[in-house]
Amino acid sequence: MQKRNQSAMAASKKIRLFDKNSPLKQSRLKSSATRKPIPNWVDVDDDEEHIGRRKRPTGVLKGSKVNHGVVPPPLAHSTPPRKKARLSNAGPSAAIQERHELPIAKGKEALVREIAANEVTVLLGETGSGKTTRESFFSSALSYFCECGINSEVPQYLLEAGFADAGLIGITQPRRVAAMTLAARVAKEQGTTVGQSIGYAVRFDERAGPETRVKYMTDGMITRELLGDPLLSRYAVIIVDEAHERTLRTDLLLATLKRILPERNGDKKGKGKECNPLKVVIMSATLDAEKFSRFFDNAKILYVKGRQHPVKIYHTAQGQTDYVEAALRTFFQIHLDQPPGDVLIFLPGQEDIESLEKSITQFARRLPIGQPAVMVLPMFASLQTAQLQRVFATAKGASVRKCILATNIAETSITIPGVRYVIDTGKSKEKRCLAGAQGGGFDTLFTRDITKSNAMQRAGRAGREGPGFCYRLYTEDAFKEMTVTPEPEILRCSLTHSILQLLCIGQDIQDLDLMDMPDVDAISSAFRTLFMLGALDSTRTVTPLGRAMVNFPLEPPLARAVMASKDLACTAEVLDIVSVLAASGNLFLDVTDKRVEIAEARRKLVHTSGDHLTKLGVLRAYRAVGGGGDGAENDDEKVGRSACKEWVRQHFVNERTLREATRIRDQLREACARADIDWRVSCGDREEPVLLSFTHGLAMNVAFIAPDGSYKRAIGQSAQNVKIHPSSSMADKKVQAIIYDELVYTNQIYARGVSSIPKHFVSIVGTFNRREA
DNA sequence: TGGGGATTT
Repeated sequence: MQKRNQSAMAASKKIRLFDKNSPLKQSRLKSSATRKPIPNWVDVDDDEEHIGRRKRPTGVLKGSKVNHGVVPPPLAHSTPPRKKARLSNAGPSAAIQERHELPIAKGKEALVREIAANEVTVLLGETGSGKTTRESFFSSALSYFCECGINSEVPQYLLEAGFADAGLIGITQPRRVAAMTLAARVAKEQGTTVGQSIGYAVRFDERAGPETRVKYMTDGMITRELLGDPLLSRYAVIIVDEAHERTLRTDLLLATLKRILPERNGDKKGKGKECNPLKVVIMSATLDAEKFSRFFDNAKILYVKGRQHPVKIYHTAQGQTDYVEAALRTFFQIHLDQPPGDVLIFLPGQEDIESLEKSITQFARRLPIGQPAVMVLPMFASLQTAQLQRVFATAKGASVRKCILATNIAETSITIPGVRYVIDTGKSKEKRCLAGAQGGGFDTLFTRDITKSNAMQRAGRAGREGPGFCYRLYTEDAFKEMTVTPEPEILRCSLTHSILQLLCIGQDIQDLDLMDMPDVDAISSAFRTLFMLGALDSTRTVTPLGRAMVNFPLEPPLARAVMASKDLACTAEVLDIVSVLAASGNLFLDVTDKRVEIAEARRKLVHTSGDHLTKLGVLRAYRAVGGGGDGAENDDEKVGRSACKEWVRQHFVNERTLREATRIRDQLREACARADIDWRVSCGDREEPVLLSFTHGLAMNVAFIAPDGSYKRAIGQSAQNVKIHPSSSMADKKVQAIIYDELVYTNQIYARGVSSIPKHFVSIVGTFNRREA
């Protein structure tokens, strides 16, 4: 990491923008000589080359058992670009008028007919542009799904065709924002408000009533519904959107749908069919559509023509050793040579973003007079909300070019207006759970090459408002060698929660027909963890404790800590800590520039026993200044809010995490009430009960100090060395024993979220958990 | 001395 930083710094010193010998200058010279828009790039927008041999998916593909149907394509670009009025106050009639102009509208009848005729239908989005290359295929399709309304139109066609008479039309999404936004859009187009005939259900927010016919929901919500309704009998149609993303929950949903279809519709011999029939529609944006089709017994694939502004893609002629330096050079080439339009640069992580931010700002100061100014905007998930919002603000004056430096948060979750140029470093970070068969694996977080699908998605971000350009900092050969799609999440993440959930509905994961089956080690590691937590007995049967745990929207270790807090009379404290741990973001902000100030501010917040009680202290201090109140907001609300803002600013704490933690805590309190656990019970200032509760939950995450001062894991690979992560309040501290939230391998194996525990806790917990199991 | 991104009755 440090090496990469140094080389970037060295590189930025080397470049002299207007020096004759600078790489930039050289490439500018080449530029005018070859009359290519940007030098050092290979033009792969090879219309002539690809157009002839591009397979048009009409009729049945040779050598494939898959049925292919075609929705009649609309005339490409036959309709004017959609106005943004959709999100403004235009009335329902205006919205309906626009719907008829959508390309997909022309295929409506065929679409409805095919879905009616088939149990399972796969919808594959595709570009409508005649100039399509194979590469632009993906981005077009993905973009089309988001922008051109397939996921708002199809449910409406089915509603209008009477599919909802027999039950709900459910549409699942991987992200909550998408579920809410789409529901709002469809409600408006139907001339109603969300919560009537059109509704949604996401965590913390459900707007669906008895009249709801079309329900947008996160895939996690429908997974939860399965626990109470194993046949999903309320639904007549389930549309699985963004199936290509292959999230853990989407994969589990697909396997479940495959299992319940015969029960809902009868098998081929006419048996079964105990309730109303079920239709399944899979929406995917990659060529993997064929894989979905094969999975569902060669289901029919419908290709839906889309529309996307063309994105011209360039690759570098040579591979780049330093992608930060390459991004720097490319940005200024665009800035100096190309017409207005904002630039979006994809980088793997915060470190690279901050380093590039510095270099660009430094060089931008030395631009000649008359050049548009540069506004550099970093963007990654742990940024404060205010800083994230700067990205959406329109730049003051026309002579400013925004340069957004983003992680893959900008790939799917957030769309930035005004982007015309994309620079793609071809790298991203990926977390992967490495399971040890004996239990206690660890996560790795490393920078790796992206996949073709990611590359297309990134490129597509340049063509959302008009024709765009994408500069890839890798060669065309490197692109061709990339994997097609990211590895399904189910092969990369911990399975403890899913396995417990499945067992609670009487399903063994190994009997489930999954599109991709996880490794045996990953499965046995999860079983072992569940056994150590007391959620399963030695015959792999769910214990009463396990059944109680699954009712909490928490990973099993945290649910176990909550259960332990009941007996140890410290539920108030444990619930507060667990809610912070379950929140997605980091509690502490870290700005590299302000390291000294941050260390100073943090010293006051640290608890001597470690990170768990430190988090409790932060949450309670925040609440003391008026944050995350118990819903009893009063006249002082405004005063309280500004006091909160000031407090989090002074202490470098992420308020977004604290707000999310508060919502989670409220939800956990409800779950406690149902489980007959009194969440008000507090242990006051005593820390032992809290730490012992967490030792129950983190029984597989224990390490002891060795004579040489290093920590060694209590289980798993014998004598495996563990270092305390530098961000922990326990870093460099020597205590007898520690528990930790997770192990992450970067340069070495780090324990994160660490607390000191008395050594004898381990034996108490070991015998206790096993007795429960 | 180091933190890709989602998500849960």
